[in-house]
Amino acid sequence: MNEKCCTHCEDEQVNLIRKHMPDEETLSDLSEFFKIFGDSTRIKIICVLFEGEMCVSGIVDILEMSQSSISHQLRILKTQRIVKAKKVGKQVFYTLDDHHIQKIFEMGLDHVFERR
Amino acid sequence: MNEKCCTHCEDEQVNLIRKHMPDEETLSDLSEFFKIFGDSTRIKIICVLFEGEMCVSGIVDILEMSQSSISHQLRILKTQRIVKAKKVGKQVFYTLDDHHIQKIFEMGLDHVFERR
DNA sequence: TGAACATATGAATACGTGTTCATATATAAA
DNA sequence: TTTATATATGAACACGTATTCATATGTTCA
Repeated sequence: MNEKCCTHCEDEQVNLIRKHMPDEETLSDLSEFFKIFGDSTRIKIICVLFEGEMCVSGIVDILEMSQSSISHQLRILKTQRIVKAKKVGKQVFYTLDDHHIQKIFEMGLDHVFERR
Repeated sequence: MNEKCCTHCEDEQVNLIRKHMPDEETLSDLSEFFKIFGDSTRIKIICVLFEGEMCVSGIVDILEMSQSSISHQLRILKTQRIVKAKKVGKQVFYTLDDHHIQKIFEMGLDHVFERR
């Protein structure tokens, strides 16, 4: 490690801040969680599901994207437990499975609009 | 477009949901915003800055990462107006520049802890 | 049973991005 | 002015990931 470069960088301060931080694994999980919202296809799917449950072909129609692409992204969202799947006959209906999402989404929108 | 596949996928419903959704550009901005939190180095830097302003070498010391890597990520955070830079002599002090971040961060943590 | 339909999935590809390395810039100290 | 220090930055590289294409799976209906 370097020598102290300033009052903020003294070893005591460094150790204190390290102590205040969530552990490595938590921060890694956190970035994995946010990574989900870092793709516009997934954002759009989530946005559709804010309106209620929807089958795969419905999402495909609304977003005008390939069925395969939507399906791959739904798998990711399901794995991360952001959405839930319910099979009805040939169809699979998806719904949101996380109550934080709406609020996180809204705050993101606030940020985006403020910066215009 | 496909024929209707279910009550949820009728054209009227499709159009209604499309109308409710933010426009393409907004959703793209939104995913760009969340992408920032989708990297654990940036998450860590933000976490350090929750404690207050900090110079680059301070962040380097705390996170035990290369100066170049931190500097590159700080540039991204600055471009996205997540952090602000203040030059004092040879040093550059960074602070958070967005009041949404803390709450978004907390909600992300809630999610992470609930899923354990 | 066979045809049509809805969804899922593996492989290939193309693209984006984080880190490293080398080096530039800028400021302070000698 | 030279030297040391703090930070920034371009290029190269390695790695991850979103989409497409082809195809598999599973379900309904004739």
